[in-house]
Amino acid sequence: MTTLTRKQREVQERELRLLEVARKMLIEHGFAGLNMDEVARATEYSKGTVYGHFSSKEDLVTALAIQSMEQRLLLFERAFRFEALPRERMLAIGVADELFVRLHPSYFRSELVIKMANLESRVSPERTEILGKLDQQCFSFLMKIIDVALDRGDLTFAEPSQPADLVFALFSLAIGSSTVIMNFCPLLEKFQIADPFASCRENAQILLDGFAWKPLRSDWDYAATYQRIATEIFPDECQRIARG
Amino acid sequence: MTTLTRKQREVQERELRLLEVARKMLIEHGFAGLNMDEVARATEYSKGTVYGHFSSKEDLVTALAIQSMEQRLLLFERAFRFEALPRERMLAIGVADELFVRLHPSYFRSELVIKMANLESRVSPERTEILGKLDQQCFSFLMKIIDVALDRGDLTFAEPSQPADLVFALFSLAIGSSTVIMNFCPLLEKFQIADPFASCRENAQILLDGFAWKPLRSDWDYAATYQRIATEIFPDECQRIARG
DNA sequence: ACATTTTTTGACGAAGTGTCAGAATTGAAT
DNA sequence: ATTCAATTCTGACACTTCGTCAAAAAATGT
Repeated sequence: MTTLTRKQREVQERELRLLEVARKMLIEHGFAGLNMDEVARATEYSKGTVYGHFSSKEDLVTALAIQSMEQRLLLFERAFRFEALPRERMLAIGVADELFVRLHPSYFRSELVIKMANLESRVSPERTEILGKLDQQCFSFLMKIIDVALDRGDLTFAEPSQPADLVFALFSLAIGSSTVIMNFCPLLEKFQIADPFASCRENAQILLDGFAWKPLRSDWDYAATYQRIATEIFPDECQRIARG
Repeated sequence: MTTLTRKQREVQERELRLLEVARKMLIEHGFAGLNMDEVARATEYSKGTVYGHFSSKEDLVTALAIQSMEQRLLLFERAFRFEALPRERMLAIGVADELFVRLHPSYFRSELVIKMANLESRVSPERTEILGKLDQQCFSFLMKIIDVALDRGDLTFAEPSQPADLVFALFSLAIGSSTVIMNFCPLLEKFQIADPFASCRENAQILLDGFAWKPLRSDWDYAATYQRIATEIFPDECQRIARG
C-alpha cells in the first residue's frame, strides 16, 4: 500500500518534471521545436519513459493545455469571489483572463494550437475529456454571474438573444483579441494601438453596454472598479506584469 | 518575349495546380497531414519542382493564406460598394466575412494556422509582405466606412477610444467567433446556440450599439438591411449556404 | 546538329516520431 | 542474503517527412 502510493507519487513528480521541461521548450522554440528526444535527454529519462506518460507529442501538448486551463481557472475562481455588482464581477473575470494570457502566453498558445490543427484525434481520450470539463467550468463561471445579474434585473435579454449568446460574445472577443495581440503583431502596429490590452478591456465594457448590462459605463466608475480588482484581487500578478 | 510569357504562364498555372492539390490535403488531413512528397506525387511533379515554388511547407501554406485573403477581399469589395448608411455598410462587411468563412472554411483555417505557430520565420519575405499588404487592405475598408460615419456624425469617439479601437474590436469579435465556431464545437454545444452565425451577427450589432453608432438597433430595422444585403449583394453566395 | 542554359528529377542526409525486445530494477518469498 | 517473478525503463530500430543538390533531361540558341 505505502509502496504503491510512493511509486505513484514518483510517477506524478516525474510527469510534472517532464511537463516543466517541455513547457520551457514550447516557449522557446514553438510547437515544431518541441521535440520528444530532447525532452527525454533534458530530463535524463528515455524516450520510452516519456511515451509511457504521453501517447504522442500532441498528447503532451494537451497535458500542457490542461495545466494551462487549471492556471486560468485558479485566476477565474479568485475573480469570481470578488464581492461587487455582477457587472463588476464580470470585469474581474475579464481581468483574470487578461492576466492569464499575459502571465502564461505559452500556455495560451498551446491551448490554441491543440484546438486548431485537427490534433485532437491523436490525443488520449482521457485528456480530451479533462480539457472539455475544464472548458465547461470556465463557461459556468460566466453563467453564474449572468444569472445573478438577471435576478437583480441588471440585465435582461430581448428575443432572440439568450444568456449563452452573451457568453459566446465575451468568449469570442476574448479569444479573438488575444489571438490578434499574440499573433497579428504587424496588423496591430498598423492599428497604432498603444496598449492593446487596455483597448480590449474597454471593448468588452462597450460590448456589455450594448447588452445594456446595468450600471452602464456612463453611470458607474469602472476605472475605479478596475483599480480595486488590480489591488485587492490580483496585486502580485499586476505587479509582475508592470515589471516585465 | 512570347516564349518567356508562355513559360511564365505555365509556371503560374502549375503553381495554381499545386495549391489546389495542397488545399484539398489541408482540408482533409490538417496541417500535419499536408505532406510535400504527397503534393509532388499527386500533381505528378517532383519534390524539387514543388520546392522551386515554395521554399518550405510553411511557405506553401502562406500561399494558401494569400489566396484566402484575396477571396475575402473580393467579397469585402462588393460589400464596400453597398449604397446605404455607414452602419449598414459595416453590416455588409460583416456579412461578407461570414460568407467567406462559411464558403471557404479551409482557406480561413490556413490563415489561422500560419499566423499561430511561429511559422512566419520559415516563410519567404515576399509572401509575408504580400499577406501584410492584404491585411492592411482589409483594415482600410473598415476605416473608410468609419470615416464616413464620423463625417456624418453617426459615430463619435469619447476618450480614450479611437477609430482603430473599433476596428480592433470588430476584428477580434470576428476572428474569435469564427475560431470558436470552427474549432470549439463541444463548447458551442454546451452553449446550446442553435445558429452561431446568426448569434455572431447579432453580437456585432450589439457591439456597434455599445459604440453608439447611429442609427441604433432600436431606431432602424437591420433585419431588413440584412435581407437587402443577402438578396442584392450576395444572392448566389447566400443560396449556396442555404443549400449546403 | 551541337552547345549552352534552364528546368526537373529523385536519391540522399538530417531530423524526428513512436515501438518493442530485452536490460535493469524492485519487492516478496524463501 | 539469495532467488525469482513482476514491473519498469531503455535506447536501438523502423518508419516518416523535410529540404538539398548533383546529375539527367529538356529547352533554347547558334
